[in-house]
Amino acid sequence: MPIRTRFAPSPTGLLHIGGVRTALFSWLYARRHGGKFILRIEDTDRERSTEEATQVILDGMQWLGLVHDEGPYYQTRRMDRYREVLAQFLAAGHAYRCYCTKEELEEMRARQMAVKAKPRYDGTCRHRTEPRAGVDPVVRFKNPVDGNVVVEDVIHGNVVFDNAELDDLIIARSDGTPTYNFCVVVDDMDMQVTHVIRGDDHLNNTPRQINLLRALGTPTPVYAHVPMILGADGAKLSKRHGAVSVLQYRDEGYLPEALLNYLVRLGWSHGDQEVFSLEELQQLFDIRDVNKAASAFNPEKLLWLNQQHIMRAAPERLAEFLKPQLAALGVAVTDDRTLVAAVKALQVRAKTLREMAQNSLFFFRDFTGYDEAAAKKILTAESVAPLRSVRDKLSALDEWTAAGAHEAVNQTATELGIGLGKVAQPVRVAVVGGSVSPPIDVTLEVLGRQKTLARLQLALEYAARQ
RNA sequence: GCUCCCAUCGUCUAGAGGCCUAGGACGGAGCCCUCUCAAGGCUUAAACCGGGGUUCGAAUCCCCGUGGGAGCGCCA
Repeated sequence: MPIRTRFAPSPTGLLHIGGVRTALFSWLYARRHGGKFILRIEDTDRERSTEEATQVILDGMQWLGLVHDEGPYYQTRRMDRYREVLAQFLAAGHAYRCYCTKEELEEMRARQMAVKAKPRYDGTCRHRTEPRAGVDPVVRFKNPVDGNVVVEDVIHGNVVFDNAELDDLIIARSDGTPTYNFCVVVDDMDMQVTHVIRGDDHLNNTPRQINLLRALGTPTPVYAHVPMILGADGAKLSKRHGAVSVLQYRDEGYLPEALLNYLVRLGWSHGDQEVFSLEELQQLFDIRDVNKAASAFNPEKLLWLNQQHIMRAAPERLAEFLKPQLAALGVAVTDDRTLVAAVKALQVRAKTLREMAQNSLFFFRDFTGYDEAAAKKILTAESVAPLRSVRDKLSALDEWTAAGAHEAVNQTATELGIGLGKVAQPVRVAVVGGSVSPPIDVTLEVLGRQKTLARLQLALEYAARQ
């Protein structure tokens, strides 16, 4: 039987890294086994579902490359099907109409809590035959009263639930609309989902769903309940760290493969390997190897992985990602060759694309002033001689290359009998405005003759005044 | 409260009874390389939640605590 997995988010909040990780696991598992990955939007809660959230899910999945093979299915478009199964349930005696009011249910819960019992429906309407006037009934599933349900979970092993702990859950509201657990079960059946991979906050729902599936007379899928992601402080994931739209990571300059690499390593490992390409993951990942314990989100490791992936990425591809980052800083790049050259120069020294954009600014536009500390320390009267020498040698260059620039700097140092730093640093501050940049020779090459010479001239004048 | 889940360095993890003097990675400290910043290399501090068993032997198996998490909704 072909493997079929699904990701079934509800568009009630933003797609964040917790959701992305379960999506990733489902996607990888399907890929690994040549199966299909289905996207299903669980939007039955019309009150809280939003267009915006749906769009974030779609855009986020696309940015990450977690492409679905089927869907997206929308539960709101499957209402007829749910009603059909609902009618079957009622007809077969698997479900019944319950006329208890919300107020009555609340009272019941309060009473149960008062005696330290687990709040649950007592089955009052189970055997009711007559409707109650003035009450629109809900539909409840007739859960087995005894015996137990064993969830065979590939991550947690067998988890046993007594049916006595479960109650008759509502599968349709008084307005006739179906509820979550019911829709999920019908969908998973109809879509022939073979592996349900989801957060372990759903583990407690699973026995109910299994009972529903049994009533439907359909086989149960394989379950894998993956542990949750905690915030960096070990508490619940919050806005402060990670519970933001995944698209924010894109905007902050993270590479999709870096985020995915980070998330897959939360609860999964392969020997001592830390950096994985998407191709490797598709070959190596197995849901069976995922840990049981929740793990804390560590932004610093994500940052490190992002840098690792930036170092390994194709410069041309990075250049495309860099454009919007530069645009956000007010720079519209038209010269792709220079952009790619800048990327290559900065590739090993940027943790994010945003940082790369910031550090490449001087290639594309003139800076307004020198970094104060750097200028004070480096563009001194002492720097006039080396700056002048480098400028002269550079202007005499026939071909503008890194090798030529290298020679100019080295020869200057030799001729003046000073260290390389005494030459390179003034030049650096002169052309970039601060004391940090890629190696000075490649910096000059990428910057080009015109800008280099002009900026050296300005620095020379500045230094002469010191 | 009840039910379920979980528990190795600060964090992510390796570890499926002897290979553990508990390994790797991020982060920290130090050194090397070096024109700056990175990258890279080397070194270093840092953990088996507690208590009972089982066993010749336990981080690994069992039980009990403790701590954390989830669920208990006409939310998903």
